Amino acid sequence: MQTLSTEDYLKAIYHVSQSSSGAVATTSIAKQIGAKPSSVTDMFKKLSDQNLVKYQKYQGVSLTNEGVKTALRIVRKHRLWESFLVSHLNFNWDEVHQVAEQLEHIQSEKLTNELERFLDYPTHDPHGDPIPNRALFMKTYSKILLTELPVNKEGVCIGVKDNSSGFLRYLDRRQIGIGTTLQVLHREDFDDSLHIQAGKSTLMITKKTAENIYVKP
Amino acid sequence: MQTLSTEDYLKAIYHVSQSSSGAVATTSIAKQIGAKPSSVTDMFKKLSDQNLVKYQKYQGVSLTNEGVKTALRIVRKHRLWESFLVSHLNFNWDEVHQVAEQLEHIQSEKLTNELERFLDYPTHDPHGDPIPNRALFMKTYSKILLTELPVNKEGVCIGVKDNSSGFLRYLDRRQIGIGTTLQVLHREDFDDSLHIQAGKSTLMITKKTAENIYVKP
DNA sequence: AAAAATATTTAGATTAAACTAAATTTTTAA
DNA sequence: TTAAAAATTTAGTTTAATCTAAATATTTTT
Repeated sequence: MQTLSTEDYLKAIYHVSQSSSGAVATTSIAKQIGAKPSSVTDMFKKLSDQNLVKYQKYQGVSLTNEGVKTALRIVRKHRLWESFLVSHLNFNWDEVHQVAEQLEHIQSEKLTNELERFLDYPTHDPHGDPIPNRALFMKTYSKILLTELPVNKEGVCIGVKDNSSGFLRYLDRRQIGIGTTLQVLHREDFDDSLHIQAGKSTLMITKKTAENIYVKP
Repeated sequence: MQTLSTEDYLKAIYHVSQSSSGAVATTSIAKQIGAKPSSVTDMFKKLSDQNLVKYQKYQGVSLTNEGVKTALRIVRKHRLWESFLVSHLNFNWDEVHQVAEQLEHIQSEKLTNELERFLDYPTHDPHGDPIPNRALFMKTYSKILLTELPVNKEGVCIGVKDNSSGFLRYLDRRQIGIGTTLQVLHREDFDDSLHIQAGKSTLMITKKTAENIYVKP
């Protein structure tokens, strides 16, 4: 049986490996988890003993098939709970993360599957991230960053890269959310800032903001 | 901040102190928690340092006001989650305990209060136990054991003393549940067994069964 | 290609929660 | 009211997850 902590590490390894190629480095997990690299090394060894990761000294880790499955089971629970909090318990999309971090560790297959049924088999969570189904399969539809959307072409916001509540609240203030229609009106060469149409209003956003918003063209 | 384990101990102390008078003995908690008495002593000291219990060597513990509050907050969460599992996630009343044991430790006041609102402020859980409200107050209406119900007087089943899934499934098979109308038709002097009317059917139950069923006359 | 910087691992210590075995206190019974 | 039994505590150990500091390996820069 897994302790909470090994689950946290597996999830972190999964997320880091999604947003970069090759093996996952000790330091990247240390940053993600908020632990010292030496603690991460210890855990890499433990996970390796359990055949959840492939580990070679000084070369980082990669998840085994079993490790991916375990990680996806946690991601599934995390995203289902986030969906529930927003759809039924009046949570805002910037408030759900911390609570879902706890709920994702609850062990009960029946609970997870019944929650999924109760929510009517959602495919995406409140941040636009796909929810693995019972077979741990998820549809990842093609998406591009707002920085890559050609000028004057319309797109729909379908997700965010940065899930921090600071960024999400900022988007709320700008009235940008999942489903908002976006269009780049002008790209400023000087500082890469963008003039955009967001729903009915026009506004200016920085490059940094734009590269944390996913759109479907 | 409390660890999971101190919460478990506080809840155990609360429950034991409800069903007996005076201080709570080390052994009774050891049995309840499934730990060795020496571990319980260690925890008693820790809880005492945090002013959650009053502890005197060899004399057991009693909860302080703060300790009672903390215990009631956990009981509140436990019973709200049990209610949710039964009312919305197709759990049977004998299946909820283990999962609620995990869910009761989730830390988020907003979650608890929103769950309560979502359930429309339930006053009792699926086993008939009262749910503390936001102010940690609960109505404990007067109830008697089925063994104390006078012969030929009608009563309604409003709870059970033994919450084990074995007993609950036994009651399911006998078609006895919360709300079932019960009436003692005959008390057998020889072995204290009871002939009862339960809803539309008559059946025989042992003394042991009867003294685990609460009724409202 | 050597030196410097960075990343990673090892060794040893710490903390919380448990344990066993032995010692002590309290309770029960003769 | 002692002796025996039961309950409780103490002392010392274990385990999992962390840490710091030192050692080692890898990568980058000159």
